[in-house]
Amino acid sequence: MILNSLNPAQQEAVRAPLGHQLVLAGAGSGKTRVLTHRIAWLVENEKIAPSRILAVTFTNKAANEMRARIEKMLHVPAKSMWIGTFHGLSHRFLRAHWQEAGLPQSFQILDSDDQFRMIRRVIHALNLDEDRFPPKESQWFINAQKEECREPHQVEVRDFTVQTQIRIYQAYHEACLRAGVIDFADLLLKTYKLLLTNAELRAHYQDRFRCLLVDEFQDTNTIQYAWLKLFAGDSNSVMIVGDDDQSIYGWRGARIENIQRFSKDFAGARIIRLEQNYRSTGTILKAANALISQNAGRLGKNLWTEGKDGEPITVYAGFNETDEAFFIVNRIRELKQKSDHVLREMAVLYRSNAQSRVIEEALMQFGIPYRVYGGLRYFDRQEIKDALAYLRIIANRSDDPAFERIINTPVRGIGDRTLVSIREHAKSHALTLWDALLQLIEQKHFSTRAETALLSFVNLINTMTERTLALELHKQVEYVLYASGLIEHYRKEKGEKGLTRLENLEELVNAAHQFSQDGVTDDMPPLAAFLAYAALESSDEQADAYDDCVQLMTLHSAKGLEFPVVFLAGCEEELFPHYLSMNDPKAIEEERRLCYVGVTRAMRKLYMTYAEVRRTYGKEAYHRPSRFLHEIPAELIDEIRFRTKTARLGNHAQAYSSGTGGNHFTTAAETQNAFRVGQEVRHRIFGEGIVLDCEGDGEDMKVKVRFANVGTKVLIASYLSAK
DNA sequence: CGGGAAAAGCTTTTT
DNA sequence: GCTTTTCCCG
Repeated sequence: MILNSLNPAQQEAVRAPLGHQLVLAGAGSGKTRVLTHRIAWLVENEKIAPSRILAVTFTNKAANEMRARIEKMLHVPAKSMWIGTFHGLSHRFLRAHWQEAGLPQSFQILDSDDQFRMIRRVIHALNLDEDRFPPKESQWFINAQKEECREPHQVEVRDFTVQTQIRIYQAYHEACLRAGVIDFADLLLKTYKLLLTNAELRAHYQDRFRCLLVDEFQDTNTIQYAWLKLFAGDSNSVMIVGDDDQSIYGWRGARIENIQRFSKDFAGARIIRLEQNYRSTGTILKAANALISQNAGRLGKNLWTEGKDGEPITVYAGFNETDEAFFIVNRIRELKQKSDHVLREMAVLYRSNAQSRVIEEALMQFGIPYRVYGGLRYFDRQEIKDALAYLRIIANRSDDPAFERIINTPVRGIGDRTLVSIREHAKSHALTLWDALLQLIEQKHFSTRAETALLSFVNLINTMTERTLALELHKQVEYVLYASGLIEHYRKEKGEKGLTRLENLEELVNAAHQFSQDGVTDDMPPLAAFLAYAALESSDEQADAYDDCVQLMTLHSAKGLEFPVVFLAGCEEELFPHYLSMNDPKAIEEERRLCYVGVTRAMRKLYMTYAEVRRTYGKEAYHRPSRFLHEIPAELIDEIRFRTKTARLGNHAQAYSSGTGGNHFTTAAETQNAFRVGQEVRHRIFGEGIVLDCEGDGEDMKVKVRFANVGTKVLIASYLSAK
């Protein structure tokens, strides 16, 4: 096997003898290459059978990528290898051992939306006040308990509130059992519990998997750690790869301590550091190192590069968020025109989604194509979930969440009253909604009108099931779309929205077709396999990634990606670090790691921008520049200001004045005279308008202008000229 | 049952 | 302030 392309540290990790290893892989240090090479090495040099390797990642994307790379390296399909997410692998395990796990063979997976609805229903059924016990909180509580491996009876009762939450957890647990559905956390928990209690199975799997590898280990939570330990047993080799400095998911249960714990629990673990960075310039790495060195209790790591220092980091102090957005957009235009940068090489990163709007508007005004990552995913769309709910009911009549969803969608005259009586009957007789419905019909419980509607529903589902039995998967889906009336229903929905929905539904037929062609259904019935795929594989729409678009996303979704040019927007106290993290030193450290992630996304050029005034939740707020800006050595920064009087970065300002190339906007500001209300003005982009209001004076002046074509906007005086 | 008015959010997200 | 969800009534 050729390892020439790897540096000494990478080679050390790849060729390490069997046994435990902790690879601390800095940003851009070639961590994925090490993982894939390691697996290939195990197969080729250590003669480990592919079926005895277990590799875990956090996202499907990472898992698919890893599998593809390994297949390319080994020139054989890696089908027998267990490569996947914690959830995906747990699912595979539970499908194989559904009986031992006490699940129906046709068990379905609940996504968080289904889970939410189900919990809300449980809260109502317990006659609890939704305002005192919001379903969101219960959902959070239940998931947190499951992530700590605690079943309802194992939760410590601290006070009345917790006691009630436990009741909700218990009732939800029973409802899931009855409906034959399990949520995401259950996939892990049930796998863990089964392995823990069933010695025979445990022995089998511990004997099978000789080598276990985990990517992004800093993101593991308590149950994932326990899960891994159980699969690993005492005699197998475990390699974990991670970076404590990139742990940004503490808020959803990730335990950064798991990395430290690993060295204790897995005896003789060797630590290998990957610190050579192949992504960023020296300047960017120096900034990142300085920033993260402010955090306490790190395992310690210093990124370096053989490459050049490159350009300084540009810090821009915007007047307000619109000004900030225009700065970014102007720079994007310049880069596009003057250099060879294409738009897709530029990314705008921000702390929270709400920030994207202003930037999008600015991009739109200049006609620059862009793409916002992290919107509603395909399988989460309403119309898709409707269609899937029909398929779920076909596969499993007891799927209550699916039943609730489609009983009156499209509307077929089954009202809330009818539904409530079905729910009550189900609850008092411990039945599924479907069975309760059948019983009530038999008992002649309903009015003639309701009964007709209900009977036609029951017939519809039964007919669908019979008719689709022999059909191929995509034909099955197609049949259901029409027979359910969903196509007709969304055709009636007027406007763009309805059209998109129809397109999405048609796409579902294609998706099913594609799915069955790709094969790999793991001896599950195709429909069940497809439903599981829809629940577990969130399918990020990479389809149009080839379009040349500026990339917009949150810092969280940027993890793992890289861009030649990065704009890090909104570098202000209260926004970044976020005000909800301000009082907790641990949370501040996580924010800092988030900043570190953002900085290390940049390959050649990094811009960091902030606004002095920002409108949030309807209020205008003045914020100081982010502390993270101060934590980056001044000599790495070139600050651009639209005015010269005061330094933006407070006490550290003097050092910044040595920067080159700044002051782009000074000339305009200095020659600017004050505007007065009623004056006619001109803006380079917005055209002509009338001054409605002025605030402040001189170059600091905020001017409200009503433009002839684009409406009313507040701008800084320096962007305006008298007509 | 649909549409409009009122009210409720409002940090980060994968599975 | 703006957008999404819920609620209420014709």
